[in-house]
Amino acid sequence: MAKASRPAKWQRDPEGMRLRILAAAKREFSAYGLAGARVDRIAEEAGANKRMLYYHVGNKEDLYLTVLEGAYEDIRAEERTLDLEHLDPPEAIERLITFTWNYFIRNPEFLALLNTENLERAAHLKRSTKVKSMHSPFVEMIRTVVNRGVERGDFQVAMDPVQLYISIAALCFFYLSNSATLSVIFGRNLLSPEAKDERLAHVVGLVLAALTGKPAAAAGKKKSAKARSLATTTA
Amino acid sequence: MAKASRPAKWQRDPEGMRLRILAAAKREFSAYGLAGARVDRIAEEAGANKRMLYYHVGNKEDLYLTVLEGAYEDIRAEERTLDLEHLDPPEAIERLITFTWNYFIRNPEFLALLNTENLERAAHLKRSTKVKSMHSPFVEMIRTVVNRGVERGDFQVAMDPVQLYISIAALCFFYLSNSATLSVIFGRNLLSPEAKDERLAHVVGLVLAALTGKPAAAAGKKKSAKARSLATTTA
DNA sequence: GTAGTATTTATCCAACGAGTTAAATTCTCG
DNA sequence: CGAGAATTTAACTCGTTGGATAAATACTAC
Repeated sequence: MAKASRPAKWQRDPEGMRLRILAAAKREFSAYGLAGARVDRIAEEAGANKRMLYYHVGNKEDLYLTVLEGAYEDIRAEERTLDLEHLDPPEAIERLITFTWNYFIRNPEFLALLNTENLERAAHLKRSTKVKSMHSPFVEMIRTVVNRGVERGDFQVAMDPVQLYISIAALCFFYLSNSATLSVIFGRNLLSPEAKDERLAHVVGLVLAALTGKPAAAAGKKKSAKARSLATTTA
Repeated sequence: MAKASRPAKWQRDPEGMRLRILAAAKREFSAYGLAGARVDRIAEEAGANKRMLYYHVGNKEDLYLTVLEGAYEDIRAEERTLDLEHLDPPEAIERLITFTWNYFIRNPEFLALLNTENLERAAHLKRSTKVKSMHSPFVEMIRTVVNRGVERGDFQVAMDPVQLYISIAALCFFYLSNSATLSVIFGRNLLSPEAKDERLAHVVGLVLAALTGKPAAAAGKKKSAKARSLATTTA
């Protein structure tokens, strides 16, 4: 691939180089974990020399932490574009779930990175001042949405926003992150488009039913192609 | 601490040796993942020579798969001791959730192993005929419980048992498996006894509210010491 | 252009880590 | 007891891997 033009042996591009290194590192770390990742492979994937990693980013651990911080930055950035305050509480929750679901689908590396970091007992994250200062806007969003929902009579109870946030993430994350083993256990492909649609509908139904007390679509009625076509638009 | 008696240099114990090796391997793989695990460390932890691993189990991958299969065997065995059919549907669901939650708390290695295997895209699990034949009894249990709940009017809708099973696992698994990173993000210890009690109450409340349509304890009222004291008893 | 700096390449290496070899020790059974 | 099998030990192999060194090449300012 590389740049086709110019007879010159190569061209300088510090910024591009750095970005390609981080992109390659992200792929590598999410595919193999921290211990399984290979510095040489990252260099090759980035179309760079191994020395460049150390020059532009640092050693393997620096590389890893930078990737991890970037992943959190990315999701936080997208989260901020979602303003749920304007919507009816039930719709806001549905939108939140759909966003979370689709974000995880669009960013499987994020799931893998989180799993890897949890295997490390968040040792690196704890040292990152950067990540600790990036608060998710969702907790406060959820708090106001839930409170409004209770006031308006949409919701039965004022669920703790942190618990709700974790639960929504859990219902999406676990299914997608563990789809490989679950697919073996249940003997069916949980990542087929139909299976994914069914899962999203189930999650939305489950959470909304718990909040509103009304059956909603908890049984898992097919939302068919609608949710899928929205996948790219959300965010 | 090894055997204190006998001046003899050592003593033979093939069965014990194999078990110690597998126990050490389980700790090692769940602590470091497949790539991060060190064969030498497993040997040392098992109070054995490295050669013994190859003699009694096989190479690193064999070791890993054996551990993984054992982990599935263990949980399936405990699952079978739980008969939910005799209970009222809502109680059966609560019991199922409490069991799942406590099993994950008592077996953090299981969570780590599953994460590791999913990072491997279930490559090893797919090759295991043993695991594929170990069906969880829960899916059928849930199906009958849910159906009975609907007939009796306890539940609003006949939720798909597989989705419900996955959701219950998700709500417990994600919280515990990701507690390290989540604790950093939220700036509080999610593994404190109070936090754990609160979480279990939330999960029970959420699922039962969705099924029954009644508020239950969805808001997360403290079950205090009761659930905790039951932790060892369950299963 | 040229001196100085930033960026990139080409090698090297010491440590590590999975797996092997061969010998030693203990057990079993006639 | 003694031969043969099972189990355990110690030492070694050999490819891999993170990281380092030093030289080369491109860019910038003058």
